[in-house]
This record gives sequence, structure tokens and C-alpha cells, in this order.
Amino acid sequence: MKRTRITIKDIATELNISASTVSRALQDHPALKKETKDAVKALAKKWNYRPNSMALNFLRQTSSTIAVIVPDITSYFFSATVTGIQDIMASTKYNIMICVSNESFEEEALIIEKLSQVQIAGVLIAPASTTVNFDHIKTLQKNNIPLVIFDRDCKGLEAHKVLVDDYSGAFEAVDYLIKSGCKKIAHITGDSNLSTNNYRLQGYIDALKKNNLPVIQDFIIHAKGFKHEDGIAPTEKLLKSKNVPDAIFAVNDRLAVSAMRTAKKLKFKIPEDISIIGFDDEPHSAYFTPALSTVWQPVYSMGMLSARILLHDINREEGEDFELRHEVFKTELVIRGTSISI
Amino acid sequence: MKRTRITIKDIATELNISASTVSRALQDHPALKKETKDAVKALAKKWNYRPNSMALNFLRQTSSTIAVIVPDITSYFFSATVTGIQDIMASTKYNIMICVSNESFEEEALIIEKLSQVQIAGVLIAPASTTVNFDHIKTLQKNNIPLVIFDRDCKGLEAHKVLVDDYSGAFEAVDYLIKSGCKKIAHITGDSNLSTNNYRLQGYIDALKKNNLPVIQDFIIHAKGFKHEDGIAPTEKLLKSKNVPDAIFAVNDRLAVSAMRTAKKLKFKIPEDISIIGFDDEPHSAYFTPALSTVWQPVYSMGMLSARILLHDINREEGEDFELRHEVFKTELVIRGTSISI
DNA sequence: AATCTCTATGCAACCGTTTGCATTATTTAG
DNA sequence: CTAAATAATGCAAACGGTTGCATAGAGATT
Repeated sequence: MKRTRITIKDIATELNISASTVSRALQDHPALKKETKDAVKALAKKWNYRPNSMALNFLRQTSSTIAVIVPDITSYFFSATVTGIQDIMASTKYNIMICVSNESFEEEALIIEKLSQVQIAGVLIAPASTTVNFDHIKTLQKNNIPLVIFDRDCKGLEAHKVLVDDYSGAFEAVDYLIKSGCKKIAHITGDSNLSTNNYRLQGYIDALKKNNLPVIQDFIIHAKGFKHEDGIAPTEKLLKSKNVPDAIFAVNDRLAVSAMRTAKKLKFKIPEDISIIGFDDEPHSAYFTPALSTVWQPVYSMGMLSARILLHDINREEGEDFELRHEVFKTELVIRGTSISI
Repeated sequence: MKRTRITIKDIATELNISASTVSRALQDHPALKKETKDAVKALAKKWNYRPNSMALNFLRQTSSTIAVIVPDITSYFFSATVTGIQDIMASTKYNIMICVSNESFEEEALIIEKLSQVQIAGVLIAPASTTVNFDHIKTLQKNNIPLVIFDRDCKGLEAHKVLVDDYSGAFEAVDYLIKSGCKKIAHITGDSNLSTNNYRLQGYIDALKKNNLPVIQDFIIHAKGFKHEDGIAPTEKLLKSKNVPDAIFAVNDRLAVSAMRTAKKLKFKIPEDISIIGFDDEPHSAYFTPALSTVWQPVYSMGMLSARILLHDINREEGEDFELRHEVFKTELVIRGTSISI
């Protein structure tokens, strides 16, 4: 009962013409006369002919699949970025393959290894936090696979990059805290291997310096990870120390939310006793009480632009000179209830 | 500079043997003598030979790509399910392609149309809320593409299904609310086209009936969508009416969170004035104040099982008799601060 | 009528790998 | 020493579509 797909040859046989003519007819080749084309097209439609993509891929030695490698897909940040990518790709012939590295360098390398078996048209990657060298990414480049790095920078690697101005985002947030009267601002940061964390940390430091506030090492605490529970210990450490801060700038919303709950448990009033600002502006962040002040990132746009840049590179002509794109999106400070209004 | 991949022919030429011998050597064909095999394998390794997957796909007329169709990927529910799927597939030769329908029947049909161009090994689908007929899904079946439906039921469609016991989950939640003293329990539900919503609604109704409480139509309110903002209007309607409920069971956490904030704004005390229970147990739900009581679903396990069932079907032998799997996962009621403890 | 020029179409190779069958080389039996 | 059996390898087709080149047929030009 397994019906075999109808092929170009079937149409050719039926119409008593050659397969090449059918092929050309379907491509509107100018040398063919209209009647032939029309006959072919009509039958193709009638028989619901679909070109065999495997044959095409084989012939062209490339697929129409684009791989997206993200560290995690359950975080709003990446799932929203992926949605942006998806929405751009939906109107093209490309399909996207999503690969999750679980923030692991090894898994990431394995994914790229696995991908190199399959011929893919291009790769969009946000490297894992534990990624220390870029040899696996360079392999892609060596194989001439178009590549866009997004969100997380790979310092020293030449590639298209779509990033967020983490430095300014952090700077503005901390600057705001200072302007609102906070003098002892702590920062919960993450893995120092990650460019985004470092830029945010630097923004924090520079905002303090600009406002002539001391940079206190004890106020800079590293969280073990990005999840809610990773924010509890750092916050407790800060709030139970002798030198209690009057504000916490967390490297993301999850940690900020966690800091918030921990502070509440320790009977701190927010924002009177302690201000809190996060980073990301996840959809539910506005629904906490008080609503979380945070730094918004244009996640969806970032996904879309990354996808567009990749498409542009894929469709580049052979000799066409190309420039490496390096785009940096601006963030926006969203002040809600966890910080004092000014 | 574009290095062409090395093929089986290159190896054959180098060793002065035929391509077929190389092919067989790499497959450990018993007819070949050991020396030949060893020589081929050594050279293949030395030259880093990779079989051309496009050629293989073409030959076998199938790819090693599995499609996952979800309504939305920014929701925790689906992104966590996808992670489960991903983690199972990671150890196989299969890659997953994620497609987002945006809860739209049209987009879903379009995706399947696009997928049918590409030959895929199998499909995992959670249908969109607006999906009214299953013709597009049946097309997959007609083309003998293994299929698993997860989370959302397609009534009347014969296929592997991995679902959650929404009915019991809802029943238990409402039963708990009643036992905790609530007598006027409202339900914020969603699109009535969705099996999950209906099962939860039925669970709600049956729990009321079992406890001899009246089912009041005004207490059953349909939210426009699944997002936070969709919960505001229904909650306001409930809390501003003359007959104010003493509990709200929301069809998901997002709406519950929204109900919570709206209730707070209207000066309701939670849970004293009004209890709230959600559905999903998103990771941040425990971080609200009070922490959200909710119904936990085994999302990750669901993803894993769905993936395993699909793999099993894909690897089924031609004549092997197969049974349609129909798995239903149990939920778990998680009582936190938005409901009165008993 | 022979030659030329188009126009429309066909032929055949190609992409990389697998695999049924054929063929060669080697060994064993008679 | 020949025939038969066995072992090892090669040949060629197949998968579906594209495309450079060849060619048949019609019409135009001389």
C-alpha cells in the first residue's frame, strides 16, 4: 500500500516527453514553448507533484536546514530569541534545527560534530558559558558554513555577531540606583567566563566609579548558575553580612527574583530597605510584588536580525565581497516597584 | 580554497580497489578479508572520512531528522517538554527540527506542508489551540510518517498519544480548595477547543458536584489567551461582581499569577480573602508572594517518553505488529501560599 | 535544392553510496 | 590435472533532479 511519490519521470512518461523537459518546464525555462510548460504544470498540479528534497540536497550538496545552538531553551531569553529566528525563517525555504548545549562545552562540541555529518546551510550560535576555546566553531568556518554568533561574544573569533550592549544596560541600571539614593550597591554576577556577565560587571563597576562610589569586592558575588535557586545563597551572604548593601543589581531576572524573595524572608522591605534591579525583563517579572525593575533586552529583534544576517550570508554570491556584521542592540531600563522612583 | 570532502571513491583510488569494496569494508562486510578492511579503515580514519549524509538520505529516501511542532516555545511547559525530547534524541543519530505554530491552525498546516517537502523520519506534535480538523495530521499518517501527539489530545484521531491527566489534576486542586473551606470557587479557563482546557474544566465541575456545591456559570470565565495579560479582565470581572468568589482555579500559572496581582490591586488578601491555584508549576511560581499553589505536570518526562515512543515506532520492522501507545501522566498538587493549608 | 538559423526537446552525465549479481582468483576435491 | 567449490572483489544500476551539449525539425535564405 505504500504509495511511491510521483517523480519527474512519471510526468515525463505520461506526457511522452523527457525528464529534462519536465524539469525545465517546472522552472519556466525560456526555451520551452508555452504549451509544453502548461501541460507539465497542469499534470504536476493534478498529481500533486513535490520535488524530492533529498535528491535536491544531494545534487546541490547542501540542505535547507539551519542549526540554532543555544545553551538552554527553557529560559525566556533564548526561547524568545529562537522565536524571532523562527519567524524570519518561516517565510523562507529554510527549516531550523534547534540544538541545546545545556551550557556545556562538551555537549556543544558534540553537537557541532554531529552537525558536521549533516550538511547544514548555516549556524546560529549562542555559546555555552563553559565554552573556553572556539576550535569547534572554527571548524564550521573552515567548512565554509555561514555562521552568526548571537548574545554571547566569542572574543578573538572573527564572525558575524549580534550582541546586546550589556555594558550600558548595567551602567544605566546602577547609575539609576545611585541617583535614587542607594550608596551601597551589590552585584550578583555569574560565570566569569561569559562575556555578557563580564560586560555587565564592568558596567556596574564603571557606574560606581563615575559616581565616586567605592568598588567593594565583597559586594560582588558570583552565583553558581542562572537558576532561581542559585540566587538564594548569594543574597543571604549579602544581607547577613555586617556591611549590608542597600541595593542589589542582579545579572538576570531569575536571580533578582530569588534575591527578592530571600530579602523578604529576612524581613527586608523592598525597595525601602533594599532596591533590586534585574536584567532580561521576562514576561512574568512585572507580576511580582513589588514588580521587578529590570533591564529590557530586545530578544525577539535580536533573533530576527541574527536570522536575517545569516540568510544574507547564505545567499551571498560566490565572488561577492562581504563584510562581517557586528551589531549591538541597545537595552532599556524598566523601572517598576523594586527600586525607588526618582 | 574550498576543500571538497573526501569520498569513498578517493579512498578506493588511493588503495587501488573499487568503491564498493571500500563501502563494504567500512560496514565490516564478512566477505572481505581482514587486511583490506583494516587498510580501508585506517585510511578513512587518517583522512577523516565522513559519509555524505545527503547521499545516504537520498539513497534511503529518508532523513534522520525529527520534527517537533509546538504552539509556542516561550512557555515553560513546551520548552521543558522539548528539552526532554532533545535529551533523548541527543544520544541517537536523529536531529530535531523545532517548528512553532503560534497557536495557529493555519501556521500548523503550513508547517506540515513545508515538512512534507522534506522527508522527515518522524513527527512529534502538540496541536495548536485553534486546530479544528486533523486532515493535515492525517496526511502525515498517510505518508507513513511515524507520529506522536503529546499534551493536547486530538479526539478521534488514531495515533500514539502522550497526555497528562488534566481531569484529575483539576479535580484534586478544586477538591483541595473545597476541603480548605472555599465554597465559591471560580474557574478561569481558556479556549474551549483545547482538550486540556476541557478536561480541567470537567475536573473542576465534577469536584464541585462531588462536594455538593453548585456549578455557577458566572464563575466559569474564558480568558482570551494564555498570557499574563489575558488574566486581568477575567479576574476583575469575578472580583468586581456582586457574587465574589472565595477562590480562583486558573487553567495555568500565567493566568493564576495575573489573577493574583489583580486581586492584590483590588485589596484582596491572599489566601484569606481569596485562594488561588494555578496549573503547570513553572519554575518561578514558587517565587511569588505568596508562593503560588499549583498543579505540577511531569513536563520533562513527558517529552522523554514521547521521544522514546516515536523512536520505537521509527525503528519498527516492516512486518512487526505494533500497538498504539496511549500514555497518561499523573499530575501532582503543590500547595504553597496562595491557598489555605489544611 | 542546399545551407543556415532558430526553436524546442532529448541525451547523458553527475552527485555519493549501497547492493545484487557477475567475475576473478584461490583453494579443495576428485 | 581438471573441475568444482569457495573466497574476495568488481561492475553497474539505482535513488531524482539538473544542466551542458547535441540534435531533430521547421522555417528562412541563398
